[in-house]
Amino acid sequence: MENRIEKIKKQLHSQSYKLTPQREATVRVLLEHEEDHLSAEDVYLLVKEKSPEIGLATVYRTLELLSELKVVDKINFGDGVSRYDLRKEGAEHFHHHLVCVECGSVKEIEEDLLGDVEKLIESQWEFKVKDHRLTFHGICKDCQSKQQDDK
Amino acid sequence: MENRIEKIKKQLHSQSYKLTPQREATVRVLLEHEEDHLSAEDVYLLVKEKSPEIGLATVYRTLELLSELKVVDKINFGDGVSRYDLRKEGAEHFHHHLVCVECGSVKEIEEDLLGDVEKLIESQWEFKVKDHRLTFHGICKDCQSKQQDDK
DNA sequence: CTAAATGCAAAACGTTTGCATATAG
DNA sequence: CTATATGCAAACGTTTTGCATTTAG
Repeated sequence: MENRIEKIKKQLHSQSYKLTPQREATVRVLLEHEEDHLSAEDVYLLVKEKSPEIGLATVYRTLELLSELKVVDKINFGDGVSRYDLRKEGAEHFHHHLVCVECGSVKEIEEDLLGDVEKLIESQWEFKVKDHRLTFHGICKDCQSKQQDDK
Repeated sequence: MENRIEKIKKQLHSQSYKLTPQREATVRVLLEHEEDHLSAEDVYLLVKEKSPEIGLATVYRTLELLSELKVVDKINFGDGVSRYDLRKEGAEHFHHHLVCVECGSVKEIEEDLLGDVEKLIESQWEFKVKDHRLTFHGICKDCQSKQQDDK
């Protein structure tokens, strides 16, 4: 934890950005909710619990900055809100998501399943892949068994 | 073309929706721009050329309806706008996209590249896949050669 | 004839911006 | 000390909504 903050601090300084208390507090919230997919508002409310002075605009600015630094990924699941997802340490690519259309739960998949597909894209379409977004929509394990019960 | 409109008409009627002139005009615009990724505003302006009385709200309502019927897919490439993409006839899954981070161009890929990956998801994560979204971010053929030239 | 759909304007929503003030480095 | 960052409120662009009116079936 302190480790990763230290690292982010260096990334910031290397581009003459400052690690302000607000930014640190924001990063801490993201680290504490690594599994979640928080909206800017969510982050704002959580940061506010410990640092009540922070403004929503600062949270937006911080999230955008972290996005540039590839510390977080900005995603959109189709509701009108952007969500921010911390990248795993050293992860080259964005991870995948399983979105349940019944209950709305979102599960993360770390494995990179697209190695072969990317090779195909690069050779067949001559497109140099930098990153990807992959989301499956379907029915999660829990909701599948719930549907069984209904019958 | 008339074919597909007829089909959509039946889909609408089967759920006691009406095929109004505005809806038909909207569908026609989508059919004429199958390769594009139009925003609601884009669609509105195009429909307006032929049916000037239409209102923006109607276009939004129509696009949402078509989305429910799985006639179009709503996508979001990260700019703050939703875009609407007609499904190919009989396509079970949403097609894929190659977004160029240099020039912003978007290319569609019809092939379903995810067959194996979906099988893996279903067996290993016990998640029943209904649909997917796959977008690659990278550098398109044209921008690659442009970068060569710069050197 | 009536439930469903429309157009319009107003409202709501998430997000961004301008600016005077504060502060990390 | 100064460039960078902040909080606030106002502005922004997209999308949704309420409502009186029209219309497809």
